[in-house]
Amino acid sequence: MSQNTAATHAARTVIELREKIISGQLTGGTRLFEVPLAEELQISRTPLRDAMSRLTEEGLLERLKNGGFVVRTFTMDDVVDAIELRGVLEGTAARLAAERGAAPELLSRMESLVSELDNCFGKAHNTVDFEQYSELNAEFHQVLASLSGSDMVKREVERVCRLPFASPSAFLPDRSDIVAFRRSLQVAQEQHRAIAAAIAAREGSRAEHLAREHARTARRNLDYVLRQEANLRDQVPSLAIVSN
Amino acid sequence: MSQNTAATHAARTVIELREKIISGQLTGGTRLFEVPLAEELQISRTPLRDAMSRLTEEGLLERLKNGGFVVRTFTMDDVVDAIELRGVLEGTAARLAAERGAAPELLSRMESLVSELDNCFGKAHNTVDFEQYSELNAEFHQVLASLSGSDMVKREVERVCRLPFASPSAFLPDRSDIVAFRRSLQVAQEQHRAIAAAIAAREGSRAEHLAREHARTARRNLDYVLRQEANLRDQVPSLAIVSN
DNA sequence: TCCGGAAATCGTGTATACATTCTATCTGAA
DNA sequence: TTCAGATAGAATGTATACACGATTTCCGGA
Repeated sequence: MSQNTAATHAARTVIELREKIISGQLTGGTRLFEVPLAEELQISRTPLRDAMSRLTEEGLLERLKNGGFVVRTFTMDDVVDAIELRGVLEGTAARLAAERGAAPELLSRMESLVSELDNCFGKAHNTVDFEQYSELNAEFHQVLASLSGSDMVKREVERVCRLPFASPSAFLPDRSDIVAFRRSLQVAQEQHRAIAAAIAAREGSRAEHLAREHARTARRNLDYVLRQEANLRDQVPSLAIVSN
Repeated sequence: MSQNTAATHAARTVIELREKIISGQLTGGTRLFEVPLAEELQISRTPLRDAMSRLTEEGLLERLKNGGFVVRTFTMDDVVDAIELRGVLEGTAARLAAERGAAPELLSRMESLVSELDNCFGKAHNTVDFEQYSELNAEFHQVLASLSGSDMVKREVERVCRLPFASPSAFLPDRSDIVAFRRSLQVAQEQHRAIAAAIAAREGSRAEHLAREHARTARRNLDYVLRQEANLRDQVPSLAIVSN
C-alpha cells in the first residue's frame, strides 16, 4: 500500500488512476462509474470528479457525451502516429529555434548535454550507462522544446510527450546485449549532435528533418520489439496501455 | 439576457464563460474566484468548477498550482505561433493522407468542396459570397483533418483550431472592397485546389508544404490588419482575446 | 524600524443529501 | 408481434455545509 504524499485527495487520485491506466490495469473503454470507484478509493465523488477531469486534460480519459468518463483506448496505430506527431512538433521546435535564433544559454546547455551523452558510452563495445543516458536524453528533449522560444510550441510538444508511449524515453532499449538496440543508441546520439549543430548554424530545414528522423528511432525500436521478439513486448511498460 | 438552452448548468456556464473570454470581457490573467463568480452566474460552485475544468481542457483557462483558475493570456506571438502550428499539423494531415492514401469518399468530398468554393466567386471582380465561402472553407479544413485517417492527427489538428485566432476562418476577410483581401481569398482557393490535387497524386511533401503555406495566408491577413489599418483590428473578433 | 509569529480571513477541498436525467425494461394496446 | 408509453433503476448533476490550507494582516518584541 503506497500512501501518496500528495496534498489533496484529488491529486492523490490523479496519480493512482494514472498509474492504473498506464499499467494497463484499467483497460481502454472501461467506464469509470463515480459511486463505486469513489467507494473503492475511499474518497467522495467530488475529488474523484476533479481527478477524472484532470486526467481528461492529460488525454488519458474521455468524456462521454451524456456525462461520465471512460478510459481512452489506444491502438498500435495511435502509438505510431503519436511518435510521428512528436517528430513533427519537435521538428517544428528545432526549425523555429534555427530560424528565429535560439537563446544562447539554452543552446550551450544543449551542446553540453550532447557531450555528457557521449560519456555514457564506454570504451568497450557494449557498455552503456543507461540510467544516465535516459536522464540526459530526457533533458535534451526538454531543452529542444524550449529552444524555439515559443510557449505555444513548447506546450504542444510537452503535451504529446505526456502520452507514455510518445515520450522520448519510451522505447529507450535497456538491453545492451541486443546488437540492434546498442546501435540504435549510437545513431540517436549522432542525431542529437546533428540537431544541435543545425540549430546553431541556423539551418532550419535540416534541423526540422533531423528531429523528425530522430523520432523515427523510437518507431524503429518499437517495430523491432513487435516483430523480432514477440515476448519482448511485455517487457516494455509503455505498451501496457495499448489495446491488443 | 440570453437564456442558454443547454441541458446542464455546467454546459451553459461553459458557453457563457467561453463567450466572455473570447470577447475579451474577461481578460488574460484574471483569476476566477469560485464564490463570487458562482453568485454572479446564479449557480453553485459545483457546476462552475466543472465548467472551468472543461475550459481548461479547451485551453482557455489554466490551473494555478495551489488551486484555482485564471484566464489564459494570449500574446500576439501566441497568435502567430498558433497559426504556424495549425499549418504544421494540417501539413502533417495532408502529407499522411498522400503517403498512406486517403479514403476515396473523403477525397472526392474535398474535390467537390473545391468546386463549390469556386462558385463563391462571382463573374464581376469584387463579388464574393462570403458567408458561403466561410462555411465551405471550414468544411474543407475539417475534411483535411480527417483525410489522414489518423485519429491522433485529426484530434490534434482540431485541438489547435479550437483557439479562436487559430481557426481556419479566423481571418477570413469579409470586406471585398479591400483589394488585398479579395486577392488573398483567390490565392487561398488556388491553394485548396493544389492541396487536393497533391493528395490525390500521392505527393506527400508537396501536400505538406502547400498546407503550411496555406496557413500563412491567415498570417498575412493578420499582418495586414495590424500594419496597414490599425483601426481594422477592433473589427476582428478573433483578436479580442489577445492582450495588448 | 524590522522581524517573527499568531490570528483572522479568504479561498479552495471534501463530503453528502437531494434533484434530475437517461436508459433499459416492462406492460398494454393496436 | 410490435411499438408507444410508463416506470423503475442507475448514474450523473447540483446545492450546501463544513474542513482545511494558504495568505495576509496585525501585533509585540528586539
